[in-house]
Order: sequence, then structure tokens, then C-alpha cells
Amino acid sequence: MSGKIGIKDVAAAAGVSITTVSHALNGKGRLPTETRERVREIADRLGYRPNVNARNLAGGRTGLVALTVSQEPELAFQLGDFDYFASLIRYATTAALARGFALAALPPVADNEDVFHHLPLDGAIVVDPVPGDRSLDYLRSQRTPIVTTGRPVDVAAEEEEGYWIDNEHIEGMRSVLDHLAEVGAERIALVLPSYPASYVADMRRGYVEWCAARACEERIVMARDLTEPAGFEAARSLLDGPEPPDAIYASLDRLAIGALMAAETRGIEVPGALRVACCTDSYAARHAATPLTTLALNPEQIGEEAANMLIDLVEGVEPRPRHRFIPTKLLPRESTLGGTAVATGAA
Amino acid sequence: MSGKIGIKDVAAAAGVSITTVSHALNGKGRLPTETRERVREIADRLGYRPNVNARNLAGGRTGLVALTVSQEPELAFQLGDFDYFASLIRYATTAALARGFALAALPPVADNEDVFHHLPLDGAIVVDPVPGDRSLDYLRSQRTPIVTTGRPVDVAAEEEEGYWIDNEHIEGMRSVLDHLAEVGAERIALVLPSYPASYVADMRRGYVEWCAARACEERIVMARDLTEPAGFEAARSLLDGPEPPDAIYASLDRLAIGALMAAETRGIEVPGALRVACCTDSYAARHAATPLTTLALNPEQIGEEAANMLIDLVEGVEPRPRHRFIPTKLLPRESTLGGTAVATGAA
DNA sequence: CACGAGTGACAAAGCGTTTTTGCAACTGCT
DNA sequence: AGCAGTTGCAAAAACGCTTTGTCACTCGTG
Repeated sequence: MSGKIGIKDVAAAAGVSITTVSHALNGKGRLPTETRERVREIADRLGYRPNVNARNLAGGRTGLVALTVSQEPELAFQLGDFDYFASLIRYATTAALARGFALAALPPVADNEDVFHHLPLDGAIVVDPVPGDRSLDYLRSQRTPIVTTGRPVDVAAEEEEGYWIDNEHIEGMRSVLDHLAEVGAERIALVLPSYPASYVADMRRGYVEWCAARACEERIVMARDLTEPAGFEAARSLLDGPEPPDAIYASLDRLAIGALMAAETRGIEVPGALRVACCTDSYAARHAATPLTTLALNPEQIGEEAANMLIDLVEGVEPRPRHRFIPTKLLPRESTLGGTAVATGAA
Repeated sequence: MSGKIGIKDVAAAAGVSITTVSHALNGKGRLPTETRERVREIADRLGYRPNVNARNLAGGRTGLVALTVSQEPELAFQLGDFDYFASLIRYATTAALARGFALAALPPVADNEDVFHHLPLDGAIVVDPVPGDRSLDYLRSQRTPIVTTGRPVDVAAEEEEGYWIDNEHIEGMRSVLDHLAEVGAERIALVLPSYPASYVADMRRGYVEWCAARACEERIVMARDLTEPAGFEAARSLLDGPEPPDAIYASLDRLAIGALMAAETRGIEVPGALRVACCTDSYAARHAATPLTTLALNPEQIGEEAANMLIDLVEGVEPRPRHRFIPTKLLPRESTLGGTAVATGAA
């Protein structure tokens, strides 16, 4: 009574039936633009919010979409380990909520399939899909709408036909390398995780192309996993090599932090003798021993757009472009800028 | 047809009406235990999952609960800044989902009220409520069920009558101080944020009591806010004072990290000349220049229990104890353990 | 042996939407 | 004038569950 205003209240106020209100608000049915507008305006004025449960129930949806990070069991890391994921999840959640969907961020556990089984999903966002991911296969077999973040690399056709949001990794790579060259680096090494996600391939390609264009020697080292120790090892192998690099670009913040530690144990000054940069901005990167120059990936936008694209799909609207590239942004910091010595010693 | 099994299928399989199934599964109505059991078993065997939307629609619920961090505008930090919140949110979300509720983690913005207005909430979890929080007032005025994490300190009666989950801060404080004393500290200082949450008062009290019992001098410094620079300043004022402490217990990881930096600029060795510990375990604490001994608060359990308590409330079940204290756990690390010098230099 | 008081179970009425179907009232064309 | 085709809207049927009201049946009791 006094509480929430429903579709009936709007109908009454507009002097039409609830059918008309529903049609007007959802762009369905045959209504003259004038009526549509009028109803919309009235609904707006009354502050009408459709009841999500009723809407989903009637629409045959569950109103639940999931987000999960695709990954190989060996590399198991927890969702939320990275600021990147935290931001992405947060914005995806908000965007979904605004459209009447709840988003569940599923922890990447081995038996994801089990989890999916028990969850009535309308769709899913899969972050950084890797080949052989069983949850992806399961979702596909269920014909559940999927949007990936990063391109799927397992099914060849999928890259063309699937729906995804991705960063402009190649261009981003170029901007980092250009920056490093600008501040004086001449032997730039790249540390990549041995991880079959599309971004790794993109970064490698961007690096190779850039090197080719400048006739620079390629120095690529693969990191064992995605942690500091792996970055530490990778950087050590570079620094102890015959012709050590004067810049290291690590594909992940944690790898770069490992690289910083490696430099310190070898008594190599950053950024004096070695410049270090990484991809993915984070708290850890900002507060590293030497604040790290990073290539920000804009996970906020990725999360938001992925959620919206997925919900379009769920609602039967073909997303206009099936793919979208999100620009990256270089954030230069002390680790590459010689600058004044800043009084900061710890994390 | 082929797809999901609904209440009707269970009813058919059990040879009863859907009413009976509903009653059996929800513990309502008058049914002999035998029937109840039988229906439950069959539902289980069939893998029946009630449709969340239908359930909520019929039950007059919205199925949405929110989680928000109470805070003073000046101290605005983003949700997810702290590992603590990330864990808490994650576990609360999962617990809510398991009971058919979606949990929205609301960003703590100034006009929270506006957000709440537009969200059909069944209940809310408010983390670390502070006096004068407008969203809390709003929720209370709407008679929305609330569970707080940390005790509410604004309405005197609320502390008794409200529903909350809290840490055993006093005992935790004792365990940290005992540990510091054990490793040789004699002049232990406490850095607290000037922040009117209950945990701050608890920590102060625990500290004061402990000092009184041992006839130690109290050294409490208030930090300007919750960031590294604030911890830096606070620690500096201690270290530059007449009788500098030989141990600093900071109430937050970021404050402790600031303290580490302060020690370094003064050339004070940690843990040799100064032991540092903090509350709230986090990535930053583990990977600080000197890995920090921390008092883990177990946000996972807090989040889970808060969600369950809230949903009990929403479903009209009076939570058995209205309050629950979650134990803390001391995690000793290098910053207080003299031990061998570990080769770690950076974040 | 009639009668109220329990039991056990069900039919049916919502819950607030979307969607399908139907039905007038127009239009324009022969 | 007659008829198909369009246009503008509404009534009603889902959607899958919870809840209410009620019926039938079994006891103990007076």
C-alpha cells in the first residue's frame, strides 16, 4: 500500500493498463512514441523500479550471472589476489546490479563444474580463459551465454565468434617500450609468465614487433608462475647473464616486485642502473620499494563492459560489436624515472 | 520440461502436493516427521533447487542484501583497499548466495542514502559502524534488518540490542602484547587511528589494562588517518621522543608499514632495535620490507557469520546469540622475531 | 454416540512482472 | 461500401513458489 510503487501504480497514474506500461518501458509491443514517452515519464516521476524477482520469474531468467577466473590448476591463485581482479569484479558487480542482475564472483576452485551445476546461471564472465578450462567447456555445453575478458585461445573459431572484451595489449606494449627507450634504456628484457592466456601471446607479439622495428635483440624470460619468487628468479637469470639488460618489463606487478628484489640483492640501483616497469597497476606496485611504473589496464571499464555485454546477450540483444578493445594507460613512476631520490624505503 | 526440476516434480515423485513439499522443506506447516524426512530425501535425490526468484517473490522479499563500510567522509577509503575487507566481502557473498540471497557490496560514497533508496534491500551488513553514519540512520528508519561487524557505538542501547559480530579485540591485544614482551620488548607503544569505531576503543582498553597489570607506562599515539604517511608520522613522533619505544604495535597494516619506513629513515633496525607488529593480516603486511607480525582477525569467518545472521533475521528467525565474538590469531613474523637475517629487501 | 480438538494434507489465492492473444477502431484501397 | 491490413491497447495466462483457508479424518471425552 504505502510502500513500493509497482507497475499497477504507474498504470493507474498514466490511465493505461499494466500491459502498456510494461511495453512502454521495455520497448516491446506496438505503441505510438507519444504513449511510450508519457508512460516513461510518469514511471520516472513516480520513481518506479520494477521488482527484480517478478521480472526474472516472468522472463524465465534466474537473474544470476557468474564471474570466474579461468586458470590452470597448478597456477591456482585466489580471486582477489590481484588488485586487478578486485576492481574488475567490483565494477562488473555494480553494472550487473544496475540492470537487475546479481553477479557472483566464484572462487576458482578445481571442481568449478560442481559449483556451476548447483547455480542457476543466466550467463557467465570468464576472465582470461585458458585452453582446457573445464568450466568453460561446461558452460558452452549448456549453451550458457559467455563473455570473456581476454580472448579465448582454445577454440580457434571462438576468437572470432565469441564475445569478449580485451585490452589493447599490443599498443600498450609499444607505449611501455617507447617510454623505456625514451628514458634511456637500450637493452630491454621482457618477463612473461608461462601461462596460456591471450594477453601473454599479445605482449610477446607486441614486444617482438617493436624489437624488429628497431633492430633490437629480443630478451624474453619465462617466469615459473605469477608470484614474486618467480619474478625474482627470472630477473636473476637476466642480471647474471652475459649481457644484462638495462630495463626489465614484467607482465605482472608481482613479477616486477620480485625483479626489484633481485636487483637489490645484486646491488643494482633502480632506476639508475636498471629500469623496471610492469603491467597492472596495484597497491603493491605503487608502494613497492621503488614505486613501479605501470601500464594500467583499466579493469574498471573492462568489468563494466563485460557485464553489460553479457546481460545484453542474456536479454537477447545482440551486442553491437562482438568485441571491444579497451585502451591501456602508462603511469610513469620512480622505477623508470631517474628523478630525485625519494625518501621511501619500504613496501 | 527436460530442464530444471521444480517443486512440482518433487511433489509428483513423493506422491504429495506441492504445498506439502514446500512445508516439508521449509519446516513450516504441520507435518509428521516421517513425511518431512521422506520429502526432503526425495528432493535431495532429485537435486531440487528452489527457484530463487519465485521464492523471493512469493515470500515478499527482494533477495538482495547489501554490505557497506560505515565511515566518516574525511577518512574516505575505497572498499577493497584492505585485504581485510576483500576477504570479508568474499565470504559474506558466498554465504549469502548459498542461502538464495545476492549480496551487493556498496562502495562507501558520500550519498549512500541515495544508493540505498534505489535498492530494494532486505537487509544490510554494516562494517565498523561509526557514530553519525547516515546510511545506518536511514536503514534503521526503514526498519531494515541490520547486522554490524564491530559493535555500533552511537546508540548506547544498540550495543546490547543490536545484532553484531565482533572480534575478541581485547584478548587479541593481550596476545600481541604478551608476544612482544616475550621477545624482549619493554617499552611498547600503541598507534591507533583517530577513528570512532568500536575496535579502536577495544584496543585502547586492552592496552591500558595490560599496562596496568604490568605497571608499564602507556604510550599511545593517534594516527591522523589510516594510511602509511599517518603511520610514518606517528612512529616518528614516538622515535624522536624523549624515551623511544622498543616496540610499536600499530592497529592497521598500513600504519605499521609507515612505522617501518620511519624506522628506516632513522636508521633503527627492525626487529633488532625496534619490534613492529600490526593488526589485520594482508598481502602488504606479509611482503613489507620486514614481514610484519600480525594479529589476524579472521575476516572470512566474520563475513560468513554476519551474512548468515542477517539472513536469519530477514527470514524471521531470531539468531540464537545476538552477538558473536570471533577469536583472533597471532601470526609471528620477522618484524618481531629477531631470528636469522632473511634476504628480503623489498615489498 | 455425538462433539470439539487435534492431525495430516491439499486446493487455491496470491507475489509483480512479461508475454501472448485478442479485439476494437482506424486506414486505405478497390 | 466492403475488406484486408494496420494500429493502439487490454485481458489473461503464465512464471515457481509460499501461505492461507479448509476439508477430512482420528481420537479422546462427556
